[in-house]
Amino acid sequence: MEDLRAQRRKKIEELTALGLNPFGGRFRRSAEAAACHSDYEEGKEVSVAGRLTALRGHGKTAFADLRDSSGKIQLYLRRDNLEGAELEILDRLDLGDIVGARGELFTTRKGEISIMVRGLTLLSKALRPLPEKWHGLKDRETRYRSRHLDLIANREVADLFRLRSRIVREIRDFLDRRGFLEVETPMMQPIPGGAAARPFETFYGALNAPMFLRIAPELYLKRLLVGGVEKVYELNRNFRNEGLSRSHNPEFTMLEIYEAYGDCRTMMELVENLIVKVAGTVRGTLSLTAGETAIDLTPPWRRIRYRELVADFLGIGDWFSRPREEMAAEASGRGLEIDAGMSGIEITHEIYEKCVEPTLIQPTFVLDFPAHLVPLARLKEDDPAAVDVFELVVNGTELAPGYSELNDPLEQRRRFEQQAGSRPPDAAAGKEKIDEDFLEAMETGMPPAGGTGIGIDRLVMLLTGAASIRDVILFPQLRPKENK
RNA sequence: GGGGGCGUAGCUCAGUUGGCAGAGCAACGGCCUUUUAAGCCGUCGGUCGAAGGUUCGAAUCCUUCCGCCCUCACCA
Repeated sequence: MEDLRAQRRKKIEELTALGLNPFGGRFRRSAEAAACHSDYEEGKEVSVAGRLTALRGHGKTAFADLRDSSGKIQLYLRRDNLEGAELEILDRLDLGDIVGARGELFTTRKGEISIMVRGLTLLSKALRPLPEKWHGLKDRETRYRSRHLDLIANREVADLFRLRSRIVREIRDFLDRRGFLEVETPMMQPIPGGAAARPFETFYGALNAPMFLRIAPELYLKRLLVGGVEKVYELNRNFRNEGLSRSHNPEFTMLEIYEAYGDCRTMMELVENLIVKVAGTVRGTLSLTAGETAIDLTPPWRRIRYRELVADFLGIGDWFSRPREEMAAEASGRGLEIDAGMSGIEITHEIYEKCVEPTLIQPTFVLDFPAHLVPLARLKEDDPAAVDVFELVVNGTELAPGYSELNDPLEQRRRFEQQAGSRPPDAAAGKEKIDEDFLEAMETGMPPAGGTGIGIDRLVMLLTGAASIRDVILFPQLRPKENK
């Protein structure tokens, strides 16, 4: 490795000694690689720039593959077409170097569109070698830690992140067209709220105050509802101080949407329309695959109440009126661990999460959750034991929850107090505090509203078929390495 | 944090029962004026993740540690 770098450093010194700059500046391109193919004209003069990814020498000539963001174009380098400085460069070219080339288009004997190079500039000399050209870069750790190499070596990675960008753009377009306002609210919060996750803690020196990276933008967005911003969304990062997994990264991208005078059902329609629109636009189809599984996003999606879903799954019609002991026995029989302190509802929910949810492959809205499970949502008027929320499940995992938001400040305060009382003792200062600023805003009057949140990384996984969240995040979190 | 798997050259990978660390690509030198993973001849390149132990002898067996992957737990 050090030898390879030393060799290339020597080439840099030699070029510099010849008065050539191995790290060139601005280069005027007249065409991208893809256009050389699509707008081919025999003899047309073009200038291209990009990275050398292959070099095939043939004595006094050489073929090189030059890659830019649009694709690949072959260069044909003949010594008798070049002179002086260019020959010095040619003699010291390495794979991975970034060069500019000028010449005319032609087609080789074997039928490949190429550039007969008459001008060659070195734009950036690579000191380190590229991953192997045929097998590419497979080692997952290197791919995640050195994403630049992954992007160079594995074409489909660049394609996936382009697709991610399009998905995000289509989401914004969809919401903007419907009159939603995109906003940015604090990432650094004195009291982390809006979710029940462990936050990252930090400290703001100038204010001499502890701060937290946000776990959700929810409370700030609701303050905007109070302020008269009736249709609002934020599409940005959340941070949660939790474990890593195939579907969890500590910083992840969340879309939260609120619509005044709407409710849970308004949001359900919005989410369905949004995902259908985005999938149709960026994938051109509503038929997706996740591994071996086929997923059909054609609307309308199934809607089923939580109680029905669980009872049907278990084949026990009056499940919810069975005694706790019987529920516990059923759960144990399914291999679940049941604590003595768990209520019937909690036991049921364990069954729901572990046994029922994984079977929901096609998009399904689960409605009317038991009130105990979702303390911050609004109760159903006709059924105070249930709460007016939905959860969208696709491919066995939660993709988006939705709520009829609570807008009663007194009830909100009671629930905060209840929640604060149940916090574990290790909660840092600030975490257990009640967000008085938020309550004050609510007391000014918050319109009834529907709210929803979509995990963008998981949506991208769904739409791209990626198996791990690390494959849809450019720089996923890994344990820092001591030295390299 | 628990369980399982993996870690060998810059990259992709072999390595038998514990017996001289290998191949292809990349790199370096040579030949070659239309190649396509160009070809041919030659050369260089290793803390076998780290440390310790067993052994005449360890990439290989044992222990501990580090990193990654899978999985469970945690997780609005």
